[in-house]
Amino acid sequence: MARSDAVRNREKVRQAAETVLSEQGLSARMDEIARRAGVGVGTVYRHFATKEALYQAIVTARVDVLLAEADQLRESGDPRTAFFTFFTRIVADATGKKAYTDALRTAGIDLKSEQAAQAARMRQAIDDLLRNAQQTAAVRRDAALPEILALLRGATMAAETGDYPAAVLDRSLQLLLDGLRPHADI
Amino acid sequence: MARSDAVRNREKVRQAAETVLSEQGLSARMDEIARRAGVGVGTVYRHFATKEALYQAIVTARVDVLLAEADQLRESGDPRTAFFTFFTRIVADATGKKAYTDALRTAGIDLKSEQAAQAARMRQAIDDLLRNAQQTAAVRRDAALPEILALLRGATMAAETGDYPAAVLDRSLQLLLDGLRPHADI
Amino acid sequence: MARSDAVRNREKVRQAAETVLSEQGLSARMDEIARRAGVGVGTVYRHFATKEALYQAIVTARVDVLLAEADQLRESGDPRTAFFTFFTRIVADATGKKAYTDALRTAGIDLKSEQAAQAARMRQAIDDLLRNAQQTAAVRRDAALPEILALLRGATMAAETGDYPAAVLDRSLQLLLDGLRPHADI
Amino acid sequence: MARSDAVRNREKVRQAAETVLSEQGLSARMDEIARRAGVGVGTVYRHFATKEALYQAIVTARVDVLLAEADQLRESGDPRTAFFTFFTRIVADATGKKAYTDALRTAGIDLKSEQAAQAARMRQAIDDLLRNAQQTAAVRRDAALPEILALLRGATMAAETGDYPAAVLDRSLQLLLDGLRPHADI
DNA sequence: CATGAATGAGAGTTCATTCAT
DNA sequence: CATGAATGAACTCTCATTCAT
Repeated sequence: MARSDAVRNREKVRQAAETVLSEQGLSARMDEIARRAGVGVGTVYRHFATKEALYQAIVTARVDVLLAEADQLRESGDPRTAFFTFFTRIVADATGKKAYTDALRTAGIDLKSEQAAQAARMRQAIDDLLRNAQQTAAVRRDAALPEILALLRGATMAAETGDYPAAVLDRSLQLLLDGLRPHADI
Repeated sequence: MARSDAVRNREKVRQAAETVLSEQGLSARMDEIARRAGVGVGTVYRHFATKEALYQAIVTARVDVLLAEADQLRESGDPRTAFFTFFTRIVADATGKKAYTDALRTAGIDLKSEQAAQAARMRQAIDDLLRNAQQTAAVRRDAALPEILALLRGATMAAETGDYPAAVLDRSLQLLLDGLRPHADI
Repeated sequence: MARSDAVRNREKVRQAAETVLSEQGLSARMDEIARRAGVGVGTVYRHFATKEALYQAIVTARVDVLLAEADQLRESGDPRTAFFTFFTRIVADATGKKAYTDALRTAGIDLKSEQAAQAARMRQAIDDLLRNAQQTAAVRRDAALPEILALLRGATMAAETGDYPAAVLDRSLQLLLDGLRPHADI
Repeated sequence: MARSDAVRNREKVRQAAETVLSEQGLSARMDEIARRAGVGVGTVYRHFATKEALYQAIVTARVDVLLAEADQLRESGDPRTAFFTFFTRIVADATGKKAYTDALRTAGIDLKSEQAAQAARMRQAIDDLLRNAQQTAAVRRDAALPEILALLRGATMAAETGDYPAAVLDRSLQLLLDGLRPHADI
């Protein structure tokens, strides 16, 4: 079988895994992923050594997309919009998708070494957007990266649960982001 | 009658389960819980019919403690302090404890019917504290209960991960709560 | 506690066990038997060393009753009535009672040595009734004890299943017994 | 594709299960069945979803064989031989095989719905043979299907016990069947 | 390189039996 | 002697991973 077939299979598996993990979380079975990809389990294992590796691959792919978006936003001009949009974008991306949180953990700690670089880039991207936003007074200057990451993680995890209607999630995120803007108490 | 022994063992099991679940989350094995409690698995099952029941018992006990604290806080006079302290208290209680989030879910949805009453009480307690705080202008009047619960859930989940140093969690919570206060943009 | 209490307890346990085993068969739990007897499991074990022993005690008691009936029937005069009534009596006694079959096995093989004597008496009782019935030409002379016991066992087991309405069991037993009478083909 | 292997293994499992269930009855352990088949437990479960399903598969297969024999016998000409041979055949098939009775229960009650059709066919087969035999005066006309089934069940259960030598079983069955023939009392 | 059957180490749960109270 | 809590081996079933075809 030609090389291109293998590449195609890898992609089929990745997509199936993304769907299944989104729906069922980490407890999804490998058989189910294979079934949805239309291949045998063996093929899944050919492309991804373990369930963990498959999962990491998905997260990596997702973070790559997010990183690209961060780049675009950073270059789009308005630092305020860039920061808030990215924050919102990440949360929206996770909404209702189980087992996706780790995309953010990736930006934090506990990652496999191969992904250290990507994690650093994510941290850097958020840091850049944050600093730009702070320099234009769009975000409180006393908010440092670590706490912003923690808030982002929490927002993402709440969104993942699937327990909250979109409107509620929106309002809660609005409150959160609004609170990050510089303000004077009334 | 070995009643006192039984009570003691039940408590040993409960504590062991609390510890183990805190450390390992819901995937913790019943054998491990029994081992830590210094009893046989059968004893664990004598006191708690299923793994789920054991878990629910722990969550229920914890939420009861929190509810008592909510009562005290509400009667302690200052609505501002009461609200922010309770929010902080819940998050602090969850910090580093895996599988604890569901205490909050309890206040949301998806609970077993026996715990419906407790869940309702939790919602009510938070609602009371929120309304009081809003009436004294300690919290934005446009923040409704559902979004507050979502924010609380997120903060709790982030705390549970164990991925963030206490200082970072503190600062992130500070930012979040500060943002809930009424304010004018600068 | 006085001796009489112990005796009373033993009897309570025996009766509870008889009921429970009749209803649920050998898979009945010891806890359930104790509960129905109104005692603790420990008490059940004080009187009967194992579940098997308890079961054997019940069977033994039942067979004793049946043996007494066999005596009465043998002395009641009519050999024909005696044989058919006893056969019917045994089957009726087992109807719908799970795990009772072994009363008959007792008359066959595989019994614990303590019950060998009782088993022998049962065989003897049936043999006596059979011979008497054969001597008065109430039963075919070519039917020997072993095959009669096998037929009795089968009839009893079918009755125990609880799968057949009383009327059906009656008719089947009627056919069986009728077939045991001396007859000429038509 | 290891299809042929799978088929072979399924058959190995089925045979091992048949053997083990014959020897030990329904209480046989799945581990033991796997061991005898020379496969892992997982393989047993791959082919048969539950212990119950495995058991049902065996019974179903056996009843299918019996049904085929019933067909042959019905078409073989002599109604008398057909009926008595089939009755004998069923009992012989069960002799010494624990947990086989349910093949007959299948013809009665309490069956899983998927086997309703097979059960009905078994009833029908026996009914056909019975009616044919009755029309040629080989069997008493007052013996209806339900009681015949009850007698068959009892004979089968007695045979299953393994408590009776073949000669005894033979004679008991001879007595039973002989009694089913039309006759005049002497 | 793909397949999916096979593996087997657990995981939760049950229950006859023991023994501290 | 009675109690019932404790025990832990057994049992069924699951699923990530391996490997023969």
